[in-house]
Amino acid sequence: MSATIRDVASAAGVSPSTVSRALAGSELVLPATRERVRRAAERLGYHPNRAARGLITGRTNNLGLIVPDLANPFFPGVVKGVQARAHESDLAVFVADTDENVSAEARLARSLAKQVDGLILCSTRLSEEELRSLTADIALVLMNRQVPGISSISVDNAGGMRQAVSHLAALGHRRVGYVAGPANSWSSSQRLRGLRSAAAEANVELIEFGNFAPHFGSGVAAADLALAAEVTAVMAYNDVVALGVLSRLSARGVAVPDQLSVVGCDDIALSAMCNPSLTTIGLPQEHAGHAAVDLLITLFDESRRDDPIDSELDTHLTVRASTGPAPST
Amino acid sequence: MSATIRDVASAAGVSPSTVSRALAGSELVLPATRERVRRAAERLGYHPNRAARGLITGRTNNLGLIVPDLANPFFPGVVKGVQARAHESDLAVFVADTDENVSAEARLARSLAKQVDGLILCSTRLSEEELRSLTADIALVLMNRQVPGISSISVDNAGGMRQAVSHLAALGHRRVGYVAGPANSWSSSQRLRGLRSAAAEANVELIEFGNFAPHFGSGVAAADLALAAEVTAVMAYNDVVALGVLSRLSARGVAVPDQLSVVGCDDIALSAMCNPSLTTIGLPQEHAGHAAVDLLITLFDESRRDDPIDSELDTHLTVRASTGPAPST
DNA sequence: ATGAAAGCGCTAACAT
DNA sequence: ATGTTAGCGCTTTCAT
Repeated sequence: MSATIRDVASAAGVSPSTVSRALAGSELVLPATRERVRRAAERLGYHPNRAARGLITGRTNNLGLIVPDLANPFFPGVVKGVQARAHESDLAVFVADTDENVSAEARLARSLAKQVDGLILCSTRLSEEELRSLTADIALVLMNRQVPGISSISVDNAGGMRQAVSHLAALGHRRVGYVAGPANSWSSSQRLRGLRSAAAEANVELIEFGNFAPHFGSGVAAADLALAAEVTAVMAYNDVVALGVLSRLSARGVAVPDQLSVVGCDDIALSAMCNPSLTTIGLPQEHAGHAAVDLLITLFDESRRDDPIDSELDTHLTVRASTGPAPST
Repeated sequence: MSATIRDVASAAGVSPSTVSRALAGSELVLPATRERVRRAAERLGYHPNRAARGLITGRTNNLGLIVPDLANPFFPGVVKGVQARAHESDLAVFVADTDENVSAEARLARSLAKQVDGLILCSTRLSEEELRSLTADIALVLMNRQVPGISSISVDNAGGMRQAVSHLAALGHRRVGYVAGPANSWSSSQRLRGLRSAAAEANVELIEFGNFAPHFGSGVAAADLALAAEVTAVMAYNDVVALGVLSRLSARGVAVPDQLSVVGCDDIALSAMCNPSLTTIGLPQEHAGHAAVDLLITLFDESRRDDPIDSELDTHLTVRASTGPAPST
């Protein structure tokens, strides 16, 4: 149906190899010939069959992106970033959502690995073993996770936590609750570590709740715990959870931030849109996506895979309406 | 690097074609042989190269999904649905986000068309002409858009509008504002039509604002218009816009729903999470995704493409905290 | 500077 | 029931 390289060749009166060279911009072809070929290709609406090319070059020009849950607005942000950058490099992107299911993730990763040049795994929960076995087969970039020997893009979780704690401390909060994320999540444990040390330094008492799944309902449940624990501020593993906290507090008639301050993490677009708007630790979602693609592209050069790069992006606290001075008791 | 069919063939002591047949589950191969082949394949970790297979079968087992903006939570819902169903049928999904940009959409559609068996275009703004030229090349399913001759999945926009208007009328609202979506959007015009006829029937006066881009900021701006127009309820083109309305009303100290009721459309997860929660017309996002994949799969059978199917899904009003009785004047 | 030939990994006739 | 052959569309030696 679609025109093949041979059609173009005969239309231009040259051989298929010349067409291939001309279209690849090879110097070895006469400018006049190249132009003739280009025009023939144009006229026939010819576009090389990527699968056929991949068969011989060993490159698909596709990349895979696996995320835990597109329903958490953090991930669409990443997807947008990955995509935008990938398309610039003429790479198409397979996207897969694991529904937070580890075995689904393993299956998807294995199956995608066969049809892409590289894979970006977002907040993966796969075991280090599995990850290492994947790297043997394919270029791999981890996002929000670090594993020795595998390249990654992560964010400065600890720094973000530190900023949030300083903010709360400055507002006079001395007793702060934390709604922890999933126990087996790398970012969750990173955040917890950063938080503990920041709290200790700032002389803030930290009350931990959880672990919780990274869902709205978790925040709803955690809000009651926070209230019972008589903290003056609550930090949550992520914005979706923080939104749950906010919702429950409102339902229970607790004024935010007058009675209780709330801090989220991720800075999803929604944080600015809800009421009260949410103070949150901003992670550069799209930028992280860009960075992941850039990193992946360097890994296409197999020789560079031996020396993994772990790159860490900055986080910034964005203060909004959900935090205020600690209530005087 | 990866094992090929020949490796399996020699390991199992048969020819490549037998391996191909055995793995395809052909009846023409001795059960014993099949088992031997299966085990050899297993042992070598063999998985057929899909690109090579596609080259000969003419099927890629990939499908493409193009959405306007993943930052609008409606679309991730669709993506999840599409993906889930596609994976069941062993199809991988390319996802592309056009950033609401028509020329980007055309480019992406053309470029994806070459590496997939079918394309799902979500809320596309492409011209009918372009769409028809695409259908010539590839199986196409439209979502939230109907074009004669092309299969589509859409929702009962008019029915949803009718439910919302009845709801408001029952609450005593007689003067209702509508924040219209983009002028060139099919669903926007559908919703407007449905709304007008429902309002007329229910004897509700309709004040139209817009057109507006489907963004949060549009709602912010429209809220002021609604206030100036002295309506008692505002309906918005979609939830993201409605959230903007809510936000601005809160900033201006207008109580929802006591002074003004607000209704959105889409039922994105956020609608239930914000404060006050949003009454909205629910569209079945994931279900629509499933339906689109199912429809696309029937179109893989080329003979069925002559007789396009337009399937319409139901919508349901979900009443939440943002609507209440009309204030007595 | 260009063409001819080989081959990527696979499946589908066509043998046997 | 299995093997042999050819060829999908392309790139890449190797010739010339």
